[in-house]
Amino acid sequence: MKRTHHCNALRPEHAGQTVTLTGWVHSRRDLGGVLFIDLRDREGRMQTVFDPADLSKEVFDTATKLHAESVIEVTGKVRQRPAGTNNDKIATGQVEVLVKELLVLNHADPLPFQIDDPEAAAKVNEETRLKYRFLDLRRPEMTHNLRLRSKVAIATRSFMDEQGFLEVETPILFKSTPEGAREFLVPNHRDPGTFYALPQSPQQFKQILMVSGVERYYQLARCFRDEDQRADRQLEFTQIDVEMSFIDREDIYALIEGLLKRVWKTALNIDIPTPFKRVSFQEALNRWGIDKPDTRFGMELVDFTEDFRASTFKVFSGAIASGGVVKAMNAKGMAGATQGQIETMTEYAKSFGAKGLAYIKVENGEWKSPIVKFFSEAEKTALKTKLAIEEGDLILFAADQWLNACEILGKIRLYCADVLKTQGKLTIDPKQFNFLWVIEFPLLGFDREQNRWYSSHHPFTAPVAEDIPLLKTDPKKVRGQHYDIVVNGVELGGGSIRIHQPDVQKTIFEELLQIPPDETKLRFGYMLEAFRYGAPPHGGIALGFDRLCAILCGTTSIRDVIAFPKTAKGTCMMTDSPSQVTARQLRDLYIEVKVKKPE
RNA sequence: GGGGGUGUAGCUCAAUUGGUUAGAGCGCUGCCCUGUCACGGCAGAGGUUACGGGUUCGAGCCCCGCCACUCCCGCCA
Repeated sequence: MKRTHHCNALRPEHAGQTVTLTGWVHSRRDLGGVLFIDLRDREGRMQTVFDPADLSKEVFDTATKLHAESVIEVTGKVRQRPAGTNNDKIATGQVEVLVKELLVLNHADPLPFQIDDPEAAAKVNEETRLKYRFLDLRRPEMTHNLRLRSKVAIATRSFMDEQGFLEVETPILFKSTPEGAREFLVPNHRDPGTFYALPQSPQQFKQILMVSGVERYYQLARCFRDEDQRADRQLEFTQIDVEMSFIDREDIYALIEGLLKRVWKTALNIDIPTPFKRVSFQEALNRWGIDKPDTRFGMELVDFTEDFRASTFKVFSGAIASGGVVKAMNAKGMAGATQGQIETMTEYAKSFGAKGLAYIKVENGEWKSPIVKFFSEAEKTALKTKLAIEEGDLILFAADQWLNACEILGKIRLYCADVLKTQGKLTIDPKQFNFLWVIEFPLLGFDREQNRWYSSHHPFTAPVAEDIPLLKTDPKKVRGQHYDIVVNGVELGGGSIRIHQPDVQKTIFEELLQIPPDETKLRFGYMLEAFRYGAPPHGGIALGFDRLCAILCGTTSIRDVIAFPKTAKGTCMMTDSPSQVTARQLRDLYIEVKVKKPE
């Protein structure tokens, strides 16, 4: 007998119908004479009633002994609940099923943790939840996340399809390309000593697909990076990977704005305004001290370099004299910061190489600060005006090289926002989504230790056309045609227009990155080869699908939107992977393990 | 690799300055209960205080080590 309805389906109009439901025993309330069992399936909950007057003793006794999460099938008549016993908390709360038949499909042992109470279940240690993930995923909150993720994937596919994109799968067994993230290697027994690598992203394949004439490619691509993890980073993750031919940056912006508009509408029924604001890398650092700014709150950075150029306060004027800047930030309402909080902020500053953190507490009409005595009246006036200083404010300074000074205050700005949020002085609407494009990143950074340039994105990123001459004269000033999409301080994705001119690519590889030609050939030969046979101008982007889902689900950890995530150390609590393999397996792969086995 | 946090009953947590037999709620077992919905009531079982050392008359608490989980830095072209 199959079920006739899901557990969310029944309403007063079904009264009188005989129905069959299947699902899990969500909770059991045994009142001695009458017994209630809330039955739960994927869709919802339904109260069933066992009345001994209407039932055989066997059925009633069986029901009495059911544990939570046992799997049952019940058949009975739908009826309206007696007056005054409706339950507004559930959708089916006006009706109940008077059970006639009960079939126990499977008994459940007592649970390692309770899942019937959402508040209690949400507090359970993540270690336990991950070990018993199959139980954790039964919780409606987690089911919601799985369902939303599925809906977002479908919305993405239908939108991309409408826009003329082909979904193309690319290999999981790929070639090792040792730049960037550490790779997972897969031994090849057919040729001992050779290895595949799992892709960090399908970057090279998607560019080659452009050479193949696909013109518009996308994929919900699994990617693998063997790096340390974070709340928003897993060893394996999913990207919405996109590449297009015969386009410029504007086409990418428009496409992704359309996609996100669709996704937000589908998932949250929210209309997000487009186009998104665009901010240059330089402006992002200048105003928010970070290349992925959270613009949902103020406390922007202000430049005081000119005001302190001739200051008698040598910490400031000295930094400026050696080519640095002085920046300040007004942490509104933080004058009451504790010594511990000031210390935390100082530690942030020190982690960037600063000697300390200068600050002013504005309390009781006074500027309390170890440094304010060095300031001239003009300097004080400048601070007061440009920072709009008021009673209760905390002013924080950074005097350093431009990037460092910005990043110090950027870090502190986020810390202050957290503190103010905890104190209830800063509230952010959970439905507010501030999207923006960060553009005009520097194409190259300079590695002092290795004394060479490195690609700040990846080596196929095209320079801004007008900056190409600077490649040979002033590489630092070259801007890349790279863009990041940021929402609420989260880097949702990034991409670039790619280089399709062989001579520019050659300059980047050989002159700037200083990769020897033979090595270039070894690593990227197939790609450069492909580019000799008619490569269209192209570019693309990749969005972090897990992060996207996490934002939509209102969680900061992507583990909450991945069915079976790994722990921070990369283990799976449920399957206990990774694990040792047999000597035979190793022998077949021609692998010798040099680490001593435990025990 | 480094720094912070956490670890006490199946789950969530308590345990005063280092001091009696380590407690509570939920869950579990048994009994009672005919309108509950996190049902209620009574009774009971359940502990290597993550693990290994040390200090002490005495350690859940202090010290050293170690493991796991977690957050962050490094790392993530």
